Amino acid sequence: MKTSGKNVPERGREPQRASARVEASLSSAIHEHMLPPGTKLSEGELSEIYGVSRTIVRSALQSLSHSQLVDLKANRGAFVAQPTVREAREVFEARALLEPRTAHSAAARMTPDAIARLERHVEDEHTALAAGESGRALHLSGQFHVEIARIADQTIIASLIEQLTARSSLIIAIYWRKQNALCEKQAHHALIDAFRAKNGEDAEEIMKGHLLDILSALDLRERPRPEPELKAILGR
Amino acid sequence: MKTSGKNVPERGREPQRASARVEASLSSAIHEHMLPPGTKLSEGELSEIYGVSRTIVRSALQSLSHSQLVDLKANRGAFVAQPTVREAREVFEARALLEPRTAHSAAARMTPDAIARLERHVEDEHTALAAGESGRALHLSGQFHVEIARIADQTIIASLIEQLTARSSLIIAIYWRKQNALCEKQAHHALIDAFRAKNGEDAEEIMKGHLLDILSALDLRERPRPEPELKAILGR
DNA sequence: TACACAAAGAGTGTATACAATCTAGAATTC
DNA sequence: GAATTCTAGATTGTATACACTCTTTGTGTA
Repeated sequence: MKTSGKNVPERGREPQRASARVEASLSSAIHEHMLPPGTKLSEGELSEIYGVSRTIVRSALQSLSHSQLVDLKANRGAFVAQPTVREAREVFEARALLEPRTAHSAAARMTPDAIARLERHVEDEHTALAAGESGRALHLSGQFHVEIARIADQTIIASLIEQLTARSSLIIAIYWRKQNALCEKQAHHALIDAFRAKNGEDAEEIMKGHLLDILSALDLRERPRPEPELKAILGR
Repeated sequence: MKTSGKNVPERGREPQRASARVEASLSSAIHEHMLPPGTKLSEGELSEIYGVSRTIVRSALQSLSHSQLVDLKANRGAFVAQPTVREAREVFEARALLEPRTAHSAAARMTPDAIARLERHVEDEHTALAAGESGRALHLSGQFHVEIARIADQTIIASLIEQLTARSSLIIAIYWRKQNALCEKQAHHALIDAFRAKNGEDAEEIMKGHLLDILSALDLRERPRPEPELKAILGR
């Protein structure tokens, strides 16, 4: 038999298992605001922490830079990304184009199973929030939006929204105005209600309003840039 | 003086110059259909061809896999991506959500300089087509769409569209029906006319129709999978 | 003859070593 | 005393070497 006892279960498709582990860990840490924006991510340090070689760390950092979560500067190293006010606005403009109509599509394809999955998402989010893990809650809240696109059977759009929600949660972690009460629960429940009724119009409108609510709950006036590129300007 | 003769010009921001070069070269080759979908991209071979180490090649391949241009399989290597019929549809659905309204925004912000840039794009595309470089023409045609998002002052959306057009040109290379006459020129000129008149409504409609035209010019019925995973099915 | 097993070969995954670049601190000069 | 240059340390960029996995081919047996 080919399937003798030696095969490790579910060691399937993803290339570079170790690198993916480091990437996931760093991604969590960034989203949960453990690593403040601008933090230097030294390759040597990380390789010691995770017990892997710098090769692996570099690979993970490169992936994260593609996700726009870290900023790679030539011969300088990797830094936790600092989304600007402008980027913050643009991310939500992009989401405003994609998500409402995707929610509309999702409503048409909604199944009891899909609704159950969405409800579990909200529940998990609530649990995380109650446990004080606001970073994790933020991440789950984003995944809720991704899940809607998946239900709409739009893999590509789902992956775009995944990128955007990842950046969003970083943006929220930086620019969120009121510390308490993520009013998300309200909107997410309203969305689920619309989905249950297969009411695409409502879902679309609720999603549109929901995104605007998040955007307006951000404090995007101040510019929290400590010193932009002082050296680059004065250095010449 | 700090600015003595030693500084190489424009050696600015991008990390890993060598890796970026390999990535660009491979990206071109894939877009221009030099490397057919499914082609194995062996690290050793590429490192010999480009005269760099496998480290660089790996880095480039990882980047390309993030752009969905190559498919990385664990312990198997890298292969030129083979977009499925379904992915093809989804890419154009995503573009349909993003581009028409972005064209609308662009019309409002249009300047003579921006129009000149768009016209040069079309011109370059025409030149490439006349020279028989249909792959390059395809790439330029995609860049035209990206440029519109840039003019609309939407960096994030522009980068999303860049991803989608990259995959689109791969899709077109595979599924395009009629070999000759990319009817793009027509639509692109019509778009420029609408932009010149700052007519957002028209631009939005033309873009919507343009994307539908491209989609309907694809032959998405046949499945050009030679042998998908013959072994995986028959091997057990 | 056909199937199963095994060994060799090829190719990817990872670690380490070396080279180039940048940063920071100390010494020297004006 | 301040500024600039030089030197040393640290960090990133790249190459190479080794380990592990998968594929393939050859051989033996039913």
